[in-house]
This record gives sequence, structure tokens and C-alpha cells, in this order.
Amino acid sequence: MKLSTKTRYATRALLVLSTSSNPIAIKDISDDQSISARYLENIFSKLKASKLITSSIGNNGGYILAKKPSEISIYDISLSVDGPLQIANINTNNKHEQYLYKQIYNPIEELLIEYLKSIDLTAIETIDLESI
Amino acid sequence: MKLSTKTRYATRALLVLSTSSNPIAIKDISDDQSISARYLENIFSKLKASKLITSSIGNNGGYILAKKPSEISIYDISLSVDGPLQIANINTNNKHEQYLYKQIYNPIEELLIEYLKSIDLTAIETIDLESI
DNA sequence: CTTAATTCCTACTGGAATACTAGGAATTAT
DNA sequence: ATAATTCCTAGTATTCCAGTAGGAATTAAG
Repeated sequence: MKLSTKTRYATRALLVLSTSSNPIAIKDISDDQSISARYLENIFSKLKASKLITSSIGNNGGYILAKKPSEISIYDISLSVDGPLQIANINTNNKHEQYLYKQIYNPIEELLIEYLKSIDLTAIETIDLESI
Repeated sequence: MKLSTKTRYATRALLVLSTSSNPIAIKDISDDQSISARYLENIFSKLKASKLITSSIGNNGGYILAKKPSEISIYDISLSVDGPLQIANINTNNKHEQYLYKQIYNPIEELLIEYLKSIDLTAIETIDLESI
């Protein structure tokens, strides 16, 4: 029952982006947040594919939020980097599991999704970023 | 973001136990639910340690619920077989992560826990068990 | 028009967690 | 006595995910 590291890192990275309207390079975020730059690349490619961020290539390039911070929710982030939220790996051939899914897991999923949607980047107080 | 297989199997097994006041053997549950009997043994030993079920050893032995179905929640089951629910593997040395945990993850955890506590075995309509 | 800094793309590797198996001892109803 | 069961301890297999790697493409700046 875990939110992935990808979601955590992505959230932290997007919070950094939300502090600037100019492109920020992966290396800067990586340094500031102590997250592997290579790993952040993977994450950013997904965030970009989901149109949460845009990029500028080349020297002085970097990433910018594609939306207002208030329009990016934890759910958007999780969906982007981890795909659809699934609370259980049910065996869809098993009627007992189908039953449990419908009765229990699906409602939990819906509750969680609604809650994650309700938390946007502005709902998280700005972290003191010291320098960037 | 997954509920474990252990929790799913345990829930299904306890639902079976809730249909009888006589001991039911692992083999019967295993056959009915198509769950490995050996794996169920592991799960039942945890459920027993948490006093959700009691056992009778020997020939004609088996397991019985130790409480009324209405007094066993999905949370109890999850806690028993998987230990405390933790929504994120945060690095406790990292202040950024501590911050996110406090702001976001902890509230999600609490929401989930409350919800899982609110679902007891009677809240799940009885599955048609055909024979047992 | 070269250089340095960056994103972009595709794939691979390592390790941890978890699902599942195995052997045999202890217990007990019949 | 026997057969059926739980109990205990340990092992194996598999899957998932975090993290790494190399190098191509792009571009600002001098």
C-alpha cells in the first residue's frame, strides 16, 4: 500500500518548478533535492508526455510547468508517472476476487482518487528552497 | 498503491469462516477458493497470532473466527497479515520528504485507515459458497 | 561554426519485497 | 494405530521498481 518513489520525486520536482517561470534544468533540481539526475530524466519524460510540463532543449534549456500549480493535483502526478491507480492486482478470472473488487476495492480506489485529486501543488506550503 | 495478495486471500478466507460456527480446515478453504493451501497456512498463522481466529489441532481440526464478523474489519486483516499500513517509504533523513509526509502522506494514511476500519466482514454481502 | 549544456531515447542492471513451496514435528478424533 | 490436521522454520522464485548507462539530437552563446 505504497505511493511510489516516482510519485514522491515527481511531486518534489514539480514543487521546485512551481517556484519559477523560467526553465529549470534537471541538474539543478537533482542537486537541490538530492535525487539522481538520471532517474529524474525518466520521470520528467513521463510528466512531459502527460503535458504537465514543457521543455526547452539545448543549452540553457530545462522544464517549466505547463499549467498553473493550482491545476496540478497529486492524482495527476501519480497517474502520469505510475499509470492508473489500482488498489489490488485482482485475478480477473476469479469470481471471488471480482466480487471483492466490486464490493471493497473499487470504492477504496474511488475514495483515494477523489482525495488525491483534491490536493494540488498550492495546497502544499512552499518549501524553503534556499537557492535556485 | 496496492493492497497485498495476503490481505485479499485473508479476506476471502475469513469470509468463508464467517459462514460456519464449526472449524473449517485449510484444505477446504483452499479447494473452495483456489488458493494454495501452503500459502494459506502462512496467512492463518498471522491471523491467529492477531487473535482474529482460533484453531483446533488434529483430526477434524480447523479454524473458527475469534470474533463476530461485524467486529473484524479490513483494516484488522491488513494489519494482521502485512503489518502497519504505510503509504510511503519516506527517507526519514530527508527534510523535503519529511515535509511531504506531514503535509500529504500522513493525511492520506489516516483517511485510508479510517475507511478500512469502517468495512467489516458483514459489510460484504455473503458470497455464494455452493458447498462447505 | 564550434563548443558546451541540455533534453531525449532506448535499453539494461540490481536489489528488495512478496508470493509461493517444502519438510517434517506435534496434536488429536476416531 | 492411523489419518488428518495444525504448527514451525526455512527456503526458493518471481515480480516490480529504483536506479544506471550510452549516446544521439538540439540549441544558446561566443
